[in-house]
Amino acid sequence: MLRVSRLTDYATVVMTCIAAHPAEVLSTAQIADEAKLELPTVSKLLKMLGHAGLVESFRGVNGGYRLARPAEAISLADIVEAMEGPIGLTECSLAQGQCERLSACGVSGSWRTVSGAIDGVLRAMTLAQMLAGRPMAPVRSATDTAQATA
Amino acid sequence: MLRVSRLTDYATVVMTCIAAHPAEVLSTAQIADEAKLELPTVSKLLKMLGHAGLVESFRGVNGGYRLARPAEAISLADIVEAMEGPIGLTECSLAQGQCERLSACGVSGSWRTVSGAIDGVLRAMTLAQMLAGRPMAPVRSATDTAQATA
DNA sequence: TCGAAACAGTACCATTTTGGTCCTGTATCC
DNA sequence: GGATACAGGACCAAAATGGTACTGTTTCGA
Repeated sequence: MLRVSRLTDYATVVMTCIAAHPAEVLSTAQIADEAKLELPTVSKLLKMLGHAGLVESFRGVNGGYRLARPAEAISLADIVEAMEGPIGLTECSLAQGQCERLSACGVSGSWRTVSGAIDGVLRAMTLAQMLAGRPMAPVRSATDTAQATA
Repeated sequence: MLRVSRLTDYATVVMTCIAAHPAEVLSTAQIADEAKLELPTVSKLLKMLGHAGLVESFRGVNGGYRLARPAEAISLADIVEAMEGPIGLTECSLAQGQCERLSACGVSGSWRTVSGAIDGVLRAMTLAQMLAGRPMAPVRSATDTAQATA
């Protein structure tokens, strides 16, 4: 179905919740409550998002999480990559050369092109836009990408 | 990693092989040999592609498969959909309304927008282009999509 | 008319990935 | 020094995936 994992989906919800309170440090419990997700799950998500440098963590009493940079500077691609690793539709989109079928198939180039285009789409959607809930206010020229079918 | 299943990847290879012989009816064995894939796997792929109406099948001796329509009229989106069902990045991109968290999250709209854009990218890549192995010769205006990151 | 070739359909199994939970450690604040 | 809250693992159950096998059914050709 060409979909992202459920955790990635959850991660966007969690990031949106955090972005909605730019000034505060929110505890995992608060975020879980607001996002209507299980606490251990949210904890796991936040750890991964922290490793990717998208959120800052504070330990101890009154600790919690906060966006590491403004919502305008975080893209959907950042979140997807944090959760699923580098974006590439096929195995050989990333590590080319180690597919013994390469000579026979010849489709790897096309897949790489498509992967690049999709990366562009994901990169054009910012967390700020997702927070606003608006479809996709043009931010970069690359955004007119959407028309094709949408 | 946001990738398509391996079978989908294989399907593109198989389709490319068939497209390379537009006039002939190729047996599963021939295709498997040319694509360097296992025969039962190719058989499974072809059945799915047949159900989706992308290839025509002929039974009996000298039977086999052939493209159901010209390579220019088959897009990567067609192949992906044949293998993985409707394109949508998240569960609620397709069936909205049945997510009890919808009120809380508010990101579904953004995901739907992005899914649409990706669908456009996939639809802009035709089998003919994949066969040619060229990155993405402009065919429709929507094609300049690729730049963003590629 | 019969047998071989080749697709159709289905069922099955092993492996991997995914999603989710729990436990222990460590830092911070009061 | 104790309570709060994140860090970092390990761990497990369930589902999806990929691959295989078996049994029809159709068609051609001798």
